[in-house]
Amino acid sequence: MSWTEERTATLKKMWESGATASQIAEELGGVSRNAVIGKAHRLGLKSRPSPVKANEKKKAAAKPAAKPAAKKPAAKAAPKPAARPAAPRPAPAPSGNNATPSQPLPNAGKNDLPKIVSVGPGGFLRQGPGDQQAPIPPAPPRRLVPAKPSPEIADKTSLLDLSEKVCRWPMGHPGEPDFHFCGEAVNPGFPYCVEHCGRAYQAQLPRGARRPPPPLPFGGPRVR
DNA sequence: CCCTGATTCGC
DNA sequence: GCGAATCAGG
Repeated sequence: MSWTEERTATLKKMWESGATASQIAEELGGVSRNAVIGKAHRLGLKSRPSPVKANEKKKAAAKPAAKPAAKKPAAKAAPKPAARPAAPRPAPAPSGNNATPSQPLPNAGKNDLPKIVSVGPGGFLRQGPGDQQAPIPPAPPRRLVPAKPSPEIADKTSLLDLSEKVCRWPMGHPGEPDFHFCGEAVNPGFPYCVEHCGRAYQAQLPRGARRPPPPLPFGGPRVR
């Protein structure tokens, strides 16, 4: 699997959105977590809340010269059976990872959470309706798009077309050739259009009068 | 153990 | 440029 414009853009978008390398790798498929991280670094984007690099001490005089290299050569003799043959079909498992629809109800109590930005199976962004990514004032009119992956979705809203102005509601399932996003004009202040806001933000009805089928994006677990 | 990202280095 | 192996912290 090679790093096409599409895949690189997806990586970039997801990485900047706070998705973990694992999630990105899973979404892209055919690449390992390491590949994603490596590529991310090569792209220049980096760091973000990294659990490891949390410590940033200034040890200018601590160990300036000590730089032992060569670490792997010996381990070749007894390699671990860690096989990562790259699954062609990631098959989004609803049980394990992937963004759980953490129903961001606008009026569901005080939302003290600093940022609710999770990435769904399609790489779409979930976020509380309140915080609409403040920055990004300069929205240069993107006349030319990097080239669509296929003519099937040429006129549909792809991951790359997502902005704060279009509805991010996923249409279809990730991985499908025609997977895309709603793309309608958003309900101002929300990540979705008016129609999909109605789907995303269900009013909490009194007990007993609940609507049984909570329509979630992707229509629930994939049946295959 | 699991997870995370960072880094190295052979390819 | 790529990514497995490895490292290192949570």
